[in-house]
Amino acid sequence: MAIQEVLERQYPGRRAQLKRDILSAALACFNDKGLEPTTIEDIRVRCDTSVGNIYHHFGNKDGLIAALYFCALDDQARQRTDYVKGTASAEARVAALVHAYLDWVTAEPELARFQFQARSAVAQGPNAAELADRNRQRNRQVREWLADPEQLGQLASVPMELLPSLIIGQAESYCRAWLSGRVQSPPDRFSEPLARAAWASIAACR
Amino acid sequence: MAIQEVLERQYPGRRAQLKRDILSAALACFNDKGLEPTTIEDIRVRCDTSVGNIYHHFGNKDGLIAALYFCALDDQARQRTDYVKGTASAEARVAALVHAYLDWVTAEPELARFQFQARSAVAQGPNAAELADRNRQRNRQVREWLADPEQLGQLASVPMELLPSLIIGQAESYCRAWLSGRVQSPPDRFSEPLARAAWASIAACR
Amino acid sequence: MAIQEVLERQYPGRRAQLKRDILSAALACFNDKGLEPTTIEDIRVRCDTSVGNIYHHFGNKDGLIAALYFCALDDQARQRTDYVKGTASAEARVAALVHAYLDWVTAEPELARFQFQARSAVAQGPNAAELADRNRQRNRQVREWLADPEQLGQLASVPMELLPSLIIGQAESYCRAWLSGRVQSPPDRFSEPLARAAWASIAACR
Amino acid sequence: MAIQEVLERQYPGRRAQLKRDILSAALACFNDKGLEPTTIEDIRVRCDTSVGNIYHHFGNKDGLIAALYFCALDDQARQRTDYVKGTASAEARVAALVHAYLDWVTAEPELARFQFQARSAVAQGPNAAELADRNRQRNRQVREWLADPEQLGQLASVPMELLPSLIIGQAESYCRAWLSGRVQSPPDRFSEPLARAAWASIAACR
DNA sequence: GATGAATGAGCATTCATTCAT
DNA sequence: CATGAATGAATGCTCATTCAT
Repeated sequence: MAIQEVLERQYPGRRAQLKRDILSAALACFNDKGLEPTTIEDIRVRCDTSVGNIYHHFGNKDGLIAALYFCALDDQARQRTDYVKGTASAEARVAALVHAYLDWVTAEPELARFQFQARSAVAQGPNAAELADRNRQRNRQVREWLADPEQLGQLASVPMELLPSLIIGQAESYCRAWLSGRVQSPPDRFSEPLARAAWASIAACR
Repeated sequence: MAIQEVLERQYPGRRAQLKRDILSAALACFNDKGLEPTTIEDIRVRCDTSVGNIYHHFGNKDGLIAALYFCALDDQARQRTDYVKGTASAEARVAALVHAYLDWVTAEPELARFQFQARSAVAQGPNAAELADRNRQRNRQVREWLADPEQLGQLASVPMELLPSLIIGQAESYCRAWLSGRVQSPPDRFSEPLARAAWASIAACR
Repeated sequence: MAIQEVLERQYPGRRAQLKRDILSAALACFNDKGLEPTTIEDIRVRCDTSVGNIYHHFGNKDGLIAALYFCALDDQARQRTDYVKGTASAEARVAALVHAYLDWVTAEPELARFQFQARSAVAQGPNAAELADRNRQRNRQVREWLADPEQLGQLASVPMELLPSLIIGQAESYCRAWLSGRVQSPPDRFSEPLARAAWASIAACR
Repeated sequence: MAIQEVLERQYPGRRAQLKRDILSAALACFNDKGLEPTTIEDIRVRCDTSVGNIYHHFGNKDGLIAALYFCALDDQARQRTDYVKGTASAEARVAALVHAYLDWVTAEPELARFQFQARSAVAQGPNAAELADRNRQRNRQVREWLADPEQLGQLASVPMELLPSLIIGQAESYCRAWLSGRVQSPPDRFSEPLARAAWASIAACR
């Protein structure tokens, strides 16, 4: 499974095998039953270890959720950076952002589904501060990417608050629909039209 | 408060006052603490009645959540229908859908916030069937509205699966950001650009 | 049992029967196994009710301990006040304090044993403030009783800090020994010599 | 700190440094949080060793508590014996007992505080037998010291059960008050009056 | 000897729901 | 109809102790 690879990137080495097993089991449970309804016992059964061990490695349930969430965030960021590299224009970068997003969700549907349902839990839980921090960093990074002097005119006319929603809103909406089974076609099938739509939306704002 | 009016439309009359009080208290609690963390006792304290009374009127916690959720759904549908009335072209209808959505969320932030967090709970709970039913009806309705023979060409080239996301994705994305405090400007402030972006997105798909 | 009477004085009426039953069972358990080792389940079994009911009536384990502790404190205070009434001299009052203490411990060994082991727990737990309050009141009361103008000379020469220990120290020491089985004779058997010793100690301090 | 010296007397040599560190850390934890609430992990953090090491040296938590308790007992006995040496009369010996007690508690408040709270735990735990044994020895010793033929008359009239409380009760009471912060003056400040009170109490018993 | 990952029984507490009054 | 005492299964979490490395 693709999750295994993500986890191995994040927690490499033989000694972290158990950590990866626990996270993998937790992800499956959270997606099956939801965050709150999943019990530590559910996870324990699925990865065949002891309750104490789970707590030994992740502190508590919130810690487990946060570890998984940041894991997804990191992997998504890695791929986004890859896609943006080598783009020259603002238009190409907007397209890269859309493509990166759609490809990642298509490749990691489990993590993506988890991310959607865990966002608010992490944002309110004890790891809220770290999440806010990472979000700030990501936003700064994205803003830098789009600050292209040549095409600044195009983007400058769009209100800063609105820009992220214009770029990623439709892609995210479709991904939600796909993950909840309301549509069948995998997100990356619509990469082209969604990237074009994003750029057209920006243009329409002028 | 705006919620009071929505509740009075849904549960009119003096005799339903207690019902409205309970729903109002429940909404506040759910938004404050989240769905699962809110206890019946929390709600009871907030509307100063007895546990038994809440169960008498709504059966159980899921019933309470469903009542509130369908209440939001109905009110949103009512406004959407109002906005679409009198529109002649597909473009005008797309704009009406976007405006209706943004205006409703701006007017009922509490209900909107609840709706976002309760969707998956209702979709999995004992009222899943009714929810699916209502969603089907809404989708059929929207499809009828957009089936304008004259402009069919424009829309026909857009994959059916993608259309809803193209129309409402960006608006929804911005509303989520507003409800979680990530942006300040109320959604209806961007009604114009978001409606234009939706139509431009459709055009870009051809 | 004597405890029943104490509890009926503190929680009178038929409707409080369950409350009394729970407290009575808790007292027995705490004395049998110690404070920490006693589980709510132990208590539940002993009074044949449900866990939830215990929490319904006392909030939590600390609440149960505090209720029992303050019950003992109140009963002891009541008897002390009775004994002091009608005494005319400081000497008679010192004797009354000693007699009251010894008679109470002899009559309520269970409560007394509990009191010794629960004191520090209550003093550190969430009811510390109320305990401090009650202790202040008791100290003020005792100081007033002993502020006899005629015999002030005798007591005035004793440092305030030392006085309580001089009066009650030996009696308390013997009661501890009795409650832990190190001696056999009931405390009230030594009321006379202990009262005389207390007064002699004060005299020896001049 | 004074505890270090006591521990070096009890566990001398360089090789026992770790043992002393563990005991020192344990004492601090037990006094900070109480016996039961203190975890092996708390102690481990404070002396920066491993869990396994603590178990290697003391067997288990009870062993740790017992080691600390007997350490206090031994040190107290040593000082008591010192003080009694060279006394000729029963009165002088009673005074020596009182002085020894007050001086030791004043010098070792940490150990004394621990001793008060650990007594019942040790008396009920797996080291109960050894504790009973040591208590018996101490009592026999004290009885021998006080069996002064010349002044036997004075003491003989006091019931054997009552004697220890008469001698040490007030001192102990004051020490408890000091250790729990209810009074400020260090116990040894009242050595003279408390020794006189003890002897006067005995005299008052005739 | 030293380490700390692993174990798992056990506990306080919560909370949706019922039902006698 | 309304009330709130009573129920008890279920859960997150702790912690003394063991043992492979």
